Amino acid sequence: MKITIKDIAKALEISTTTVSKAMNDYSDIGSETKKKVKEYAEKIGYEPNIHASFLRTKKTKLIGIVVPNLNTNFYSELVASLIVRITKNGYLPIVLNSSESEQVEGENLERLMRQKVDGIFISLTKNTTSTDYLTKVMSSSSSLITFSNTSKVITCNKVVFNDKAIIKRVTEYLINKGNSKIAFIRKSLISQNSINQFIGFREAHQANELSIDNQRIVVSKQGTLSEGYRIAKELFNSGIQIDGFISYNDPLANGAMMFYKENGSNIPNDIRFIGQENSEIGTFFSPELSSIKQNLSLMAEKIMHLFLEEQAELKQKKISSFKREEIEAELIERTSSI
Amino acid sequence: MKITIKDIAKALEISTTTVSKAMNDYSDIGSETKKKVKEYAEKIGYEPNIHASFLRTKKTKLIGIVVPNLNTNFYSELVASLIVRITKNGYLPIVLNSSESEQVEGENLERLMRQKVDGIFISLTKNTTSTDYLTKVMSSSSSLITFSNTSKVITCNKVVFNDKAIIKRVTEYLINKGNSKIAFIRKSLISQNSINQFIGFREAHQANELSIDNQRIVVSKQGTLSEGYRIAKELFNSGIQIDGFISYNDPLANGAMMFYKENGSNIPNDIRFIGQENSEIGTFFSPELSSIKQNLSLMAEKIMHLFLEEQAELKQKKISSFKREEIEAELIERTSSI
DNA sequence: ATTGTATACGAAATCGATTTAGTTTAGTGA
DNA sequence: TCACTAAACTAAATCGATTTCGTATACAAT
Repeated sequence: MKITIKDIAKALEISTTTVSKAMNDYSDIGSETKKKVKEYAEKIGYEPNIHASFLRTKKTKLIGIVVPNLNTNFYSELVASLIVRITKNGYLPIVLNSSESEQVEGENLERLMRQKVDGIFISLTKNTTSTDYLTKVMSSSSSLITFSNTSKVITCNKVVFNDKAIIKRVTEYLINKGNSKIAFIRKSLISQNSINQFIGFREAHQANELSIDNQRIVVSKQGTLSEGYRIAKELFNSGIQIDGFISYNDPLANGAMMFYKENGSNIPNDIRFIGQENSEIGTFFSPELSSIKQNLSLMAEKIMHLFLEEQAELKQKKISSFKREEIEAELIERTSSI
Repeated sequence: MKITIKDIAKALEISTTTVSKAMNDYSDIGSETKKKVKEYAEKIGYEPNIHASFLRTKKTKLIGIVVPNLNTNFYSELVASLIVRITKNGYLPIVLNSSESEQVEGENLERLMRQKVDGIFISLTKNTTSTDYLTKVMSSSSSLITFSNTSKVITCNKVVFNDKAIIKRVTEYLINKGNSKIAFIRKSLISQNSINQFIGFREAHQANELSIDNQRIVVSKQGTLSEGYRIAKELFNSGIQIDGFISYNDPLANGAMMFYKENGSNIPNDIRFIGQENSEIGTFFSPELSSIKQNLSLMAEKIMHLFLEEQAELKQKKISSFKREEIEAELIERTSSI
């Protein structure tokens, strides 16, 4: 049924050693032999058994992806983008979802290490505080790349968006338009991602000698349209005035915008809104929502590149240093903030 | 560094055979020995090497998931649901995305067979016509389960929604409200999923002695808000009147509804709208969108159950017959169709 | 003729488990 | 006492590759 190097060896009357070496382009095999072996292998449809190879090479050609919440546009698109790159390079992705639970995240990492994947690409949950599992991965045979939401504490490969810089820029953009009472809806108080964004928000205020009113800083777990609406309503009912609104995704901004519209606010003159993730829904409400657009495809590209680089260095037994790549996000300006 | 059965054997002064058998609960190992082995294995953190086991058992504990488009709420949620079940049962999911391309789908199946996954769960793209790859999987060692969008031609395990019945029911629901000019937006002309829905649509008309105007049947690839809007606009500009609207997802219905609202239609009195997938966005427009809700979690449950059942039967060398599970979808009635 | 050196290949060990086919020991029944 | 059986264990083969170490051949240099 299944074809092994033995079959090729027998047919070509050479040893299995030669077959294996020929397939792997060893220098001590004649070029004619290599050609013969490869052609015959192709002809009978030989595929090396990855699990058998693993025993000697310790390579599984498997990559684990761990995301905090697969069921979001942001992560499902990012994962889809990663999958393309992973398969194109001859690897296969094991995709795991942490459902924003630090515990599940830990279990996922354990599973991937047990499977001896060659690499683990992980974006942390917004609740993750401990880096125990990550350091465990670091001392395992899988190479680790953290992306999107990573940890300040751990030293490892990182690919992130320029969260601080883009939020600082966007905040100053609003300030320059005369807005000084800007609401900021963040994902969590713990995640590095969110912390960096908030630092950008703060720095923009400091640079313009404005103070931040903590009542306008809201943490939202759900990040849905209805939660955006609810948050706006609560701000309004508490008498907390705002003239700007920045949130960590689009539905929140759209939900909030909807409330203020219903309440007779003139958008963007009374309040300017800026979301993130640049999703289709944002463009469909009126006015259209300005949004920070992250280049997910580029992030996937960088992650894969970093991984392949490290694999190549490992092969040459070079000690590879850890890198931190920052990807520029940009503001897509629409009528909600003009 | 890594711990093998040899380490346990040496420490406990028994053979590796005994260790292996003890770990796998063979009947010819004394219960005391089993206890000793398992306790010691636990203590030193022994994990069997899956790749080594594979050589003899031919089991990888890997399951491939192939979906037509991961970057949709429907599939990302379904996949997330599958991942939970797969990991809970000691398997690991390799997730691949076909991006609605039949060719990529074929490549994905090849990859999974090469990896010798224990099972493949696949939902076909809307363009898939050939079943060559599927039959190849059938004769491979991976057990195949098709779900959501499957093929009529191939005989294998299937888990689907009651597409025909629910669309028939929903169409009759509109007909009973007096609507006779119902637009129907389908995903494709080829996919079984869409064909079944259309049959339901047709049967509802036949049962009520109504004819279908093909001008009101539209195929939409994108399935986005803007496409729904565009479709409605085209229908309107072509002078094709409608008093009902059923689409294969919610954004299409919402987009269309938005156009008709702008054009002064009274919803639901003039036109009734029904979407599918019951997404949050639907509830947020006014009037709120009625939608067909599929129980994705239940589908994931059934798929996994079917797989485990087949694995158990394979172990006992029973010949397993193919099953077809149908999951009830339900209409969530909201103000867009009252 | 002898030594040296590429070049091309292969025997056997190895990776870490499982499984087959025994072997040993103790206990049972005639 | 002897044959027989059941229980508990193990040596060795095996899965399908890779890798180490060694050998044979041809040819050049001394």
